Amino acid sequence: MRDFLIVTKALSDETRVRILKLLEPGERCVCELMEVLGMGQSTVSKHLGILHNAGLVHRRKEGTWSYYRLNDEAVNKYNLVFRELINRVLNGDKTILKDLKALKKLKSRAITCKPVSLRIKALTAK
Amino acid sequence: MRDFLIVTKALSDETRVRILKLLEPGERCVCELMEVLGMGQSTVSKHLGILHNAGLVHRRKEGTWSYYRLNDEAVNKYNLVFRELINRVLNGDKTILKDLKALKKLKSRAITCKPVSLRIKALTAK
DNA sequence: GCATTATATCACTATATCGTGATATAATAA
DNA sequence: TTATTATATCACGATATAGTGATATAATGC
Repeated sequence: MRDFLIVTKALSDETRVRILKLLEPGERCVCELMEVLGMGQSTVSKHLGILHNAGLVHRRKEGTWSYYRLNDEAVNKYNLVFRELINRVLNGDKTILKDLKALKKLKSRAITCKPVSLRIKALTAK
Repeated sequence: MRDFLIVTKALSDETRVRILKLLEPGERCVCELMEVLGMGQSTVSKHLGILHNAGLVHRRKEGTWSYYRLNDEAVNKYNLVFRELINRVLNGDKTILKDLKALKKLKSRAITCKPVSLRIKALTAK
């Protein structure tokens, strides 16, 4: 029950659903999500913490950056069930489509990120 | 997105999940759920309202009674998807098992419900 | 060393939600 | 009619949550 509620609570917020759909194409750092969502760094970081706690996203640290992606491993009874559900759902949603479009535009801007070593990694990663 | 969040918010509360699982065996009135949940009438009624608004339960009025059951019709894009998910899930959960056991004991007590005409219907219904 | 950067966490306010008791509604029972 | 019943809704207090700005952390770049 506990795990179930942690996951459903994580899914019951619009910002967090937007984040999950933004992560579908692949790994993102916090600053990219901030840009697309138009929200403060602490807000985005907090939401990612909640999603991470629910086992819905995976965090990878590299230098000062944190890269988040959808999690493929079962860390509780329900995270994978809901991860698959999310994938099937909301693909035609207005907000989600707009977010993904904004994300694509950002890709060309990854070059403005620092420091240089990571800047290059960010560009070559995908 | 709106519908998705209405449904996930409905699912992200322990009391409402307990109610959904209590309705799996069949139709129940508010007073039976109050008894099992050990909560006030207004509380249970409010939760049922939220579940109904999310399309997860169906309401049938008969006399002064309201009978609730799991909803099998699509009233929005997501209610059936999540209804099926709920069915598959939490069947071994401690709280849920205890609730279902308490519900069974109640059945023999349906006779204490009034008024008489409905009392009989409640007994013969299942 | 020091400045800068990206992120996490803390302290805070505004808002939402849970559970309750009281009231309103609507049907039955006398 | 009047009393009783089951439920829905309202008003309230307590708690939880979203978003923010400030601070803490930890790594990079000089």
